[in-house]
Amino acid sequence: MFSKSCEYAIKAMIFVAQKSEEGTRIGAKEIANGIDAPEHFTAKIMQDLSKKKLVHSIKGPNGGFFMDEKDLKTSIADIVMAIDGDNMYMDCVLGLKACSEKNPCPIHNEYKEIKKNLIKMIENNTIADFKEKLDSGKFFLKNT
Amino acid sequence: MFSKSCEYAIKAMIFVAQKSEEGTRIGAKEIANGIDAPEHFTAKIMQDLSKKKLVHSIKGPNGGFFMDEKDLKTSIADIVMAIDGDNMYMDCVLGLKACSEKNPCPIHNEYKEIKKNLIKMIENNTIADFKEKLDSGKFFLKNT
DNA sequence: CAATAAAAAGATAAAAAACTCTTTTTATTC
DNA sequence: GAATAAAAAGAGTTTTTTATCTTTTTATTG
Repeated sequence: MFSKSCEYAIKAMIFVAQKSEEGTRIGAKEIANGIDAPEHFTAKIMQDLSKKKLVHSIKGPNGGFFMDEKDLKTSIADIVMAIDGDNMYMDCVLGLKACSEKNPCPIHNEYKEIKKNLIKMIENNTIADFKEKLDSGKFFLKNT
Repeated sequence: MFSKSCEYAIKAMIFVAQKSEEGTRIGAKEIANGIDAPEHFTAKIMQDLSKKKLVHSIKGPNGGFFMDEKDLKTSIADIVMAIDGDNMYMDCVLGLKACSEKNPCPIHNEYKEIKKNLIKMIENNTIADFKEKLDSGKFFLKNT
């Protein structure tokens, strides 16, 4: 559904949210380990998220990534838009650019409702929601 | 959602179904044009679908691809399985191999129902269904 | 049976996505 | 203010996906 970069981005955001309590900063390496993603690749993605203001960062010793209250309100949709763009909103099952209500592909009507729900899913879930879930210990960001 | 190959495969199957009436065979080139896909790439995909018995083919002059009654009962799921494998069934939004009811990722529960509907969508729609739709003139396989 | 038209097979190329490595900049701390 | 630790930036590599080109096989038809 999403690119690997986007999957990592979502997981990284959740991980940072979970770990960043009062003034703590988390390094790219630690994030990569925490979400089972390649280190340097994760660093790149964090750079991106930081440039796009979805997460805060500070350089130098004791630096790293962290979130403020506002960052916690980021929705999955915000992250997806930042990394993968608006594919999810444009998407036609058969890849037709022009697919629409007026010009539907054969599966358009069957997909319509599902797509609505997918969009609802990414728009209505925030990093804060997921942080809570993880804290409960019943959800996971890694295999095993 | 699906790979380009798979999108082309679905469109090609629908196109062949629509064009193949009593004994007519459709060439790879004609298919490619009919669905707006690269010619040689389409040919490759048709080979694949043919090897996997989702469509019939005959070589030589007047040869080409065609479908019998049984082929028309092929579901989108059959095509997706043949080209992209079981990704759709295994898929976790965050890409976790181990994601499951017992070991859910934070978005597992929100995605569960949607995934069910996606699977229903590909399993319950057959080539024959789409052929009819196209015949009605209200649905399209190409942009414009 | 020769010419031909089509799929099948094989090999190669181009583009995109995923991933890695190196250097630079910035802030901290001793 | 030198040493250091971290992100930022830049450049490069590998793998996968998408696409193209060439040759071979098979069937048809004159």
